[in-house]
Amino acid sequence: MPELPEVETVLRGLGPAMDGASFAHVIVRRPNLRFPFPERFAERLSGARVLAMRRRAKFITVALSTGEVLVLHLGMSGRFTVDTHNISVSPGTFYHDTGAAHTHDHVVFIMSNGSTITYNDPRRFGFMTLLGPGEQESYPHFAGLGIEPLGNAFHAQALDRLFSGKKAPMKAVLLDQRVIAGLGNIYVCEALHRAQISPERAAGTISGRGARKVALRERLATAIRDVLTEAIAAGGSSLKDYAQTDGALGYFQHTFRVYDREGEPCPSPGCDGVIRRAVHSGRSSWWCARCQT
DNA sequence: CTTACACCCTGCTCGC
DNA sequence: TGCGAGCAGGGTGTAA
Repeated sequence: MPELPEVETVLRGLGPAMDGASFAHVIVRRPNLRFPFPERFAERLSGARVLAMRRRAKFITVALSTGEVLVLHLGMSGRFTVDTHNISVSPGTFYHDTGAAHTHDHVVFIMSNGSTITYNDPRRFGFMTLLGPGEQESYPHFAGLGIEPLGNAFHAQALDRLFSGKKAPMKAVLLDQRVIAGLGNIYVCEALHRAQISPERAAGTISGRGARKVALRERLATAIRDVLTEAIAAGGSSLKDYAQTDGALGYFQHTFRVYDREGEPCPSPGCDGVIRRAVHSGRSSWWCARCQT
């Protein structure tokens, strides 16, 4: 799930249930996810009203009436399930009465509007925390974040500066959250294929002057923006499904051109290459060595 | 400054 | 049918 488009989709899915509502009851079923929950996590949330919800890279931030900010990260396997069908059920009893708890349901938010929001995370690489006023700037997870790939400042010229002098391969640089914040393994593979750039190519080689380099940067910037935008659009269309009890996502994988497609023919028009797989920076890459150079 | 790798944790798939 | 190996969309910390 959780690369930028999935986080954006989750944010939009949570909005109707959370935004403007208060936390009526918070159930925390274990002391930690990836990191320990902050002190008195449930108590500090209880009664707080949600003023605004935003995405930053792969984080969701929830501004609260208490002045604190709830920070959510889904890690590898985190997911939220929203149930809005229980408005008449009194908070606090619903969850236990249904007996619907799944094995890795670690946190449950019961909102004042009757929505029940359940966080499930088998691998527990996700985390939640609360930041006080002014703590966002110094929060270590936010401090080093790179440029937002869907922001106005993201364009070919920005890539010129970001890649300048970098000897590391494109794959590693694009995955580095300190350079561009929000890309993950899937969309890096997909964007590189669309831009016909090899994941093994040194990032610095598309920086600098020259019509060819400028064209490559523009292709890559466009590819990144397009693949994220299309994925969000596809996720948005599945929001109705997402909001239902079994929040199975899985909308965009049918449109992957290379991800997890080892051995299949390259989908680029006119290319007769075959998708291959190799491990780069500890993560699998899929690409066409014929048209991606 | 790199880059590589182990690690966090559980579940699923695949080959034997 | 069972069982171990390998792999998974995240990020961090360490060592070289």
